Amino acid sequence: MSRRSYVSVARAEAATEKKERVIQAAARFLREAESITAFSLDAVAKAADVTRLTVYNQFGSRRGLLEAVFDDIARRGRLIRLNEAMAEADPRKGLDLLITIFCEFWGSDPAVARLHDAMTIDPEFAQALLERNERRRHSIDELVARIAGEQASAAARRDVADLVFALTSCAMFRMLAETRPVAAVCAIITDAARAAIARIEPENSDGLVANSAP
Amino acid sequence: MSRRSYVSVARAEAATEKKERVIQAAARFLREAESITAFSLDAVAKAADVTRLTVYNQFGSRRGLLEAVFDDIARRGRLIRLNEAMAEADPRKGLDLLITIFCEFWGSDPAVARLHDAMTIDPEFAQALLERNERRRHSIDELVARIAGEQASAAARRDVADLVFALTSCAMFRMLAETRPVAAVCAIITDAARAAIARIEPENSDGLVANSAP
DNA sequence: TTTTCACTAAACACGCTGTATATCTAATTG
DNA sequence: CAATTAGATATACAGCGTGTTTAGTGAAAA
Repeated sequence: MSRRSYVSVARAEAATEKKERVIQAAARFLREAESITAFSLDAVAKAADVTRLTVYNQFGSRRGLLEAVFDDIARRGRLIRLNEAMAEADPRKGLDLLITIFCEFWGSDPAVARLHDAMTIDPEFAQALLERNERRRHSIDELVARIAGEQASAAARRDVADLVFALTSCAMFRMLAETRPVAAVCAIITDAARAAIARIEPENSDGLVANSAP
Repeated sequence: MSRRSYVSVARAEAATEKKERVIQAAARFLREAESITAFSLDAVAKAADVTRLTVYNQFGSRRGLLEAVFDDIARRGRLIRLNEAMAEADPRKGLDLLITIFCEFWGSDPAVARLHDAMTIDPEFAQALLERNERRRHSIDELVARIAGEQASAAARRDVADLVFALTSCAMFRMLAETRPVAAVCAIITDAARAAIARIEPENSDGLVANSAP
């Protein structure tokens, strides 16, 4: 009841060290597991030489741990370069760079794919990852807006932005990356995205690319 | 031990009728569930007014039931039109039709999305669905081969075929279908696929679409 | 010396899959 | 008609997972 103040440096450091150990163990587990089902807190805790309850104390839940792992991977994923892409004078070059950045990110750690899988079994975790994709979403919207000519309708711009968003998604990357290196996937997606934006560019608005209307 | 012969028509009919009822209940459940996690044999059995054990007797396992549901949806999905698409004299028109067919199929039943989700938690079920996608794979390969000009390298053809395969996937459809009707999704994917195959068409092989090389 | 924090240990409730055993029922067969 | 049979049922169990509770431990900080 006396609530004496207590600020421990040593214990806090030990705690964050242990927390980091759990995150790394979880990432390793995700990398090696063939299915997200195999990812259990019991196994992770054992691998990190920690009690399962400690994981709960540190991360709150299974979802909390997964989010922490994703954020850890994202931190190393050189996503900061997005600023570079947005600062590019030519928005076409900016889009090219954005595509490269995300291809390299999706391919940077096999655990990313498993985390992506976790979205399908946990709606709240899916929401969390969706929010972390908002920056990609906005960046693409902005680049498309900067590229688009006057004649391009709002609907056309939205269609192009959505297509580019889908092309630069983790799901798309995984489908193409099964049989080829990251650079090759990046080239394919870049070509597809360029073809898409060609339709709303001011220069060649007159059907350089075939229109779907019969 | 006497093994007297016993061929019951009425009982067999009642069994298949019950089996159908279970499949429909499972499909309804998948449609309404917000996550594949909510799909439990217990709930399905209860909804179908059947014991959980009956489900096991009929389908062997959870996976077996899911496969049965998918096959049931596929049967109604007018995928037979694929023959029509492949019989088309102009392979470009064939590809357009293929895209339409699959867009309509992916959009035909919300349960399809949930079944797609089930792939991520059950590797063996994923394998089963992958095999069911082989026909799409081969059809696209053939159409691309028929469209491709002499000058197109094998690698370029493979890249285009893989891209079209990814564009016509369930995952791609779902990403684009969140905010627009099926027909609009179909138009976007058709445009993207046309732009992709333009690169290997015999007529305009000289960079009508920008190349990714700097 | 006492308080405080992070961690541990051991259990619990709950839900899921998959399997085993015994029983019931109604159609079929001799 | 009476024995047989396939299918369904009722009930229980083992195993594994999440998430919570309760009590206890060890060491840094006050």
